[in-house]
Amino acid sequence: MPANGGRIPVMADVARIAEVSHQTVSRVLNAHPGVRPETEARVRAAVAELGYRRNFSARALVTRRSGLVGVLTTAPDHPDTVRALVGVERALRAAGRTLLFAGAAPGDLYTVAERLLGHAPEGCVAMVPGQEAELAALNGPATVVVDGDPARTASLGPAVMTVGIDHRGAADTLTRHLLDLGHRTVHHVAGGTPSHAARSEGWRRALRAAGAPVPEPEAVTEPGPGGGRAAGLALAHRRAAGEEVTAVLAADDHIALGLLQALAESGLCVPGQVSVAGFGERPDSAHLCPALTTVGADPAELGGAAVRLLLAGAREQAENGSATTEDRGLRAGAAPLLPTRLLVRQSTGPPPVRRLRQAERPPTSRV
Amino acid sequence: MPANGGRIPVMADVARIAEVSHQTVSRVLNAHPGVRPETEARVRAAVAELGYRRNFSARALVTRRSGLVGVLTTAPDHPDTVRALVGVERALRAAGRTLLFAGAAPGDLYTVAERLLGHAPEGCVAMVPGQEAELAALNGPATVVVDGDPARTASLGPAVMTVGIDHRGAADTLTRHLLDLGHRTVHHVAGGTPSHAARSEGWRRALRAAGAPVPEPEAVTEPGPGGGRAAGLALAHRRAAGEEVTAVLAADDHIALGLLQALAESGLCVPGQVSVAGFGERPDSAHLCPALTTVGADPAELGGAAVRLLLAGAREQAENGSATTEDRGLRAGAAPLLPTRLLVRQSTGPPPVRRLRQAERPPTSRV
DNA sequence: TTGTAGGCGTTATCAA
DNA sequence: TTGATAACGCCTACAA
Repeated sequence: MPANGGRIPVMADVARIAEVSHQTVSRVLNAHPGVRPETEARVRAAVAELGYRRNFSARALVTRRSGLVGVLTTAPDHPDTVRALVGVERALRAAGRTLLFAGAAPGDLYTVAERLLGHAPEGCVAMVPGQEAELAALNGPATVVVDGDPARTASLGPAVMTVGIDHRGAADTLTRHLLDLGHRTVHHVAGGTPSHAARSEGWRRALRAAGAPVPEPEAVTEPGPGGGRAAGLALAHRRAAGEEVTAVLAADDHIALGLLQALAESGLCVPGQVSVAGFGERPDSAHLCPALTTVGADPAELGGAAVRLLLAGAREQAENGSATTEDRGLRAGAAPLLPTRLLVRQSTGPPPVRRLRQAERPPTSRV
Repeated sequence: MPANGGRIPVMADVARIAEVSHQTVSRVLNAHPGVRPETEARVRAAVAELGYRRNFSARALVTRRSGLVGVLTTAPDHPDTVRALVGVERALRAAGRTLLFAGAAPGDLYTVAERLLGHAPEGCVAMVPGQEAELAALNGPATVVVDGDPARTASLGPAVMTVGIDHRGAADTLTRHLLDLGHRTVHHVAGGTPSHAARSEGWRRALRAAGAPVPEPEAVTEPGPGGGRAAGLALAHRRAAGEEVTAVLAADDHIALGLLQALAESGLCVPGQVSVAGFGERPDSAHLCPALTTVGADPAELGGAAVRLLLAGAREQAENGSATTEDRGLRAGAAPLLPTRLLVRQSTGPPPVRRLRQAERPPTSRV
């Protein structure tokens, strides 16, 4: 046991043992050129002997780079947030950065953000649905909003960027798919988040474009399967009351799960009597019975894209020299939309043969 | 815009504007007593004007407390890990600490851990199934293993502690529950993790204690529902071949999901013909059709418990004065086992009426 | 009640 | 090829 007094070893301890100056230790550890191999070997031996580890705080103080990237969210429990976080972590690991994770209640965003920013992250990834505008006031480093509304984040200045999913287009695609199967219209269970709203918009747009009637959507009162179940029971009621409910588009897969449950409880067969579709953020929707038809993109990929955007900004900054803009850490680049995938599975199919008693519309043949 | 040259403001800038020394600024920010209210007001105004934020790196350098707690995991994608992480984050937020999150491939544990430890976390939470022993060699701060094997972590020294779940007891409870329903025995789909192994052990123990036959377990080849489905198909085969399969205990809810799928595909009714039970780490097992009977504890609670253990150690350390042990940051306290809950739902029920042709065992009445 | 001096552990700069 | 010295931004101790 080396006699350095039980303290955590510092560079000077290594230097003493290797019989060099602490400066040479620094050179070795940072792979600076011009250190005699023999000297380097002595230093490395001393490092190993002491179990020495550089102190990033001290290093950050002088280099002005913390090696940290912050993730800030007001929805730390949300499954999508968590999955995006996993993607962020993976990308950061590959880039040799470390992730700082801070969750906040919507009202505490400022306080929590201040705490996060105190650690001087070089960039941030934000998942703060509906509070994107507050990011600009934070005076933090370059920030990428995951799944924010590009139109709204654009006005927040060059330090705030967005990676997003084309929810509207995805909902449009899926709704059209159901119409193409022969459904006269598609019902909808709407959710409470901004992305959900965009999906609802796509659904409405597709119906209008096809000239299909736009049924009153059911709104969930609670996120997750519970809300979906309640909405599903309501839809079953409407169906029992004579409304032609043959296809339902849920705002997300969690809602769809509750929907499936409610329909089963109501004795309705999926997809025999009612088709159900969701939004693909649930990894195991393929394993539900029936397997869920879904459209969407993996939030983890979104998270990865956010990090790449941040790091691309960093690289550019390193090339140009950072003098051009304020010294705010990484700078973000362009804002792509992640492509979505349509996964048609057993929960959707053609509508049941027409024996519906609604006479308003003659049973014209559909494509 | 204050003329401090576009730099990020530092304490000296605040001091200049407030016309005090930087020391007084520090006093205000740390709520030290003995600052005239008027002076404090001037300082706060200057802080606000400049948007000044303390630099935690510099602070950590002198106080030797980073305000960080690290989470280190070799299973960053695992749903349980992620849910525990959420619990850790919540507890840390309440404690005013910030979370550092690092994932690693099992082979990269050392490298990633070094990176994490370089940021000088005051404590760590580890989710490194099967690699707990490597933690001791890391020479890090006090570390709490989430869901580790207490017997094995005990030998890792006082710096490594465990918060766990009594998997064995939980499996025992659930197996006994199925036997009590009248099942002659309970089949089992085993998983690949250490916790899964403990569950398998509890299952076996309960069967032996009841004098029930112990059928060959099915082992999953892949984690998640996919593996469960394959195992389920295999069990359906065994049943078709004449084996009395009336109840199945899955190593976790994800496996159970695949199991339900496979049984449905095989035309077997749950719970009419086969009862299925899982381990309750899946938040929405209540919303499956049929709703899944489950036993377990919320990983998020485990994560919270880990943090409390860490912080309790810190408090104790603060009271005793930290001179007693090596200066390794927080110290961990005792190691509790989280209680589990048995949630009986529709996926389990009594076995079908005996019309099975196996004659070896006379149909004795069971409790 | 406030200010000055010194040091935390590292990297950058310049001199040898 | 190596070493001395000066920051980096902050806090503690002591002096005024």
